[in-house]
Amino acid sequence: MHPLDSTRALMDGLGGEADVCLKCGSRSIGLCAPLDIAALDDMAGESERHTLDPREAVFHQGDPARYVYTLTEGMARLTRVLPDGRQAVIGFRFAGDILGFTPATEYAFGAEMLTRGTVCRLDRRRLEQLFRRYPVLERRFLDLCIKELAASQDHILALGRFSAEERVAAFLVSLAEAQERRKHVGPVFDLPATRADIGEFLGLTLETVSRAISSFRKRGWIRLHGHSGLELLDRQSLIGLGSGEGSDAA
Amino acid sequence: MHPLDSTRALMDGLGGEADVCLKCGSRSIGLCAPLDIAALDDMAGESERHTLDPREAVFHQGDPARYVYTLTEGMARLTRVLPDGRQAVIGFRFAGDILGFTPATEYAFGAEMLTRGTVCRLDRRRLEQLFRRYPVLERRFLDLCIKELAASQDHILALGRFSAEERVAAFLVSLAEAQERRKHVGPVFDLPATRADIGEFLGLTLETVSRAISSFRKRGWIRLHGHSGLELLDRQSLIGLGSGEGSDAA
DNA sequence: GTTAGTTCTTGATCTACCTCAACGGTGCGG
DNA sequence: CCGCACCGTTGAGGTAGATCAAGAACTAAC
Repeated sequence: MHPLDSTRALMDGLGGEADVCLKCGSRSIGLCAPLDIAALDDMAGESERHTLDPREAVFHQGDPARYVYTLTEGMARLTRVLPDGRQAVIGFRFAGDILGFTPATEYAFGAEMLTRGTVCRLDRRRLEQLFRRYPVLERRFLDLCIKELAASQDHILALGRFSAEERVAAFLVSLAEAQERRKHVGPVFDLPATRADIGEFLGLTLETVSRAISSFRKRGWIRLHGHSGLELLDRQSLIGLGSGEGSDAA
Repeated sequence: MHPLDSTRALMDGLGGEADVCLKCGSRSIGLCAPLDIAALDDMAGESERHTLDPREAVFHQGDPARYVYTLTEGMARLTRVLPDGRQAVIGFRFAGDILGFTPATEYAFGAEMLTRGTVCRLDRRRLEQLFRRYPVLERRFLDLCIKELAASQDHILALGRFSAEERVAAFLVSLAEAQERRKHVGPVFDLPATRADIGEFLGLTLETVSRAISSFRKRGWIRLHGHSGLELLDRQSLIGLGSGEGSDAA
């Protein structure tokens, strides 16, 4: 059972339009966190929920940026394609994260689901109206944006200065932490990204990612459960490797 | 003569506290762009200007984040140090850019000048008050933040997928464009960053940066004027190389 | 349970970039 | 104008990770 489903079950039986928002598992992390019930009612009236299959696109790079999405369930990757066809994964997004918020007229990157999941779609002009009605919402966007900026800078640091194994270790730990922030229980985490996805995110080939993961497994740091189950047996070692505490530590 | 000085000269003779802001070369790009004279007067009353030497720090990584700075003159680099002493340059900043805006209690990175320059320092709590008085200011921050996020993603793409020469070409072009946006005139751009600075930004060694620059010079794409003068002779070729149009173009 | 497709693993070889090293140019202080 | 320190350039050799290739494990559909 997906952890978000329990929240939804608990909330059943409430009335009103804000219902779907109160029941929304993203509320604790996402955009709507600071809103009261009247405001949620507004949001719910303006937004549409959609279910998406694995590998299905939420939007494509270059599409007119008409909507802003909240990922309410599942995991997605953000990709960017270069003129010559090379592709990079810019980041991964989880339940509660916002997708496609930009002041530009077109999306600068595409977003594709890695798992089955749902998104909450809101017209961009409506969002601007809601900003005027609920200033706290705009502040919320600013805070989220700065947090994302900090995460991007961490990633720049990793891409520029970390070895292959350091990057993979940092990725596995951050994946686990993202799931724990979303109330994940149990020792086994979801790893819906393929080796190729991870490689495109970390600036490595899928073979190098595979070798790093195998190496961690042989050292007893992790255990794999099929292709998409990950258990961290020695998280401290992974954190040590993945946070830049090289041998010549200061 | 620095291009910003001409603006300042033109504005001489105006009265009032906002004087220093109206005369400020950063106004067209920076934080204060959308403010009227009364609001500028507020800002001017709350902010302090400082002059800094080359290699002097604006603030250090880990310092309590008490102030927000606008870089009004000169060029700075943002650096981050890893526990083991490895260092990376997260980005470069120019006149009009904002430094050190974060919701966290400490700066996540340090900022050091590359040239002599000036900053405009504003207490963070004052800024929050100004947000309440001039909501347009908060929106300005959000837009700038999103723009910076887009730039970070470009950089992630470059670090993850670009070869050494592609990264250096992209850097040189973006440096020139940053100076042109700031009303730079003439064919020779400032290159105050050393090969080591550029290397730490691009995830390369200084030798590799030097080899790439030499290679461009030998191809007739650029000309160097001393250690800090850069002329782009064939910008199209640099743009082509630096924007991911590899040989197998789509 | 069988099969077919996808994803992962592991090995061998290659290469872009790093590392180490020496030298040359630039610009500042006397 | 001269000397010194710093920065940049160039070369030779090493290595982490890419590339190419084969086979094994997982997943899902029948």
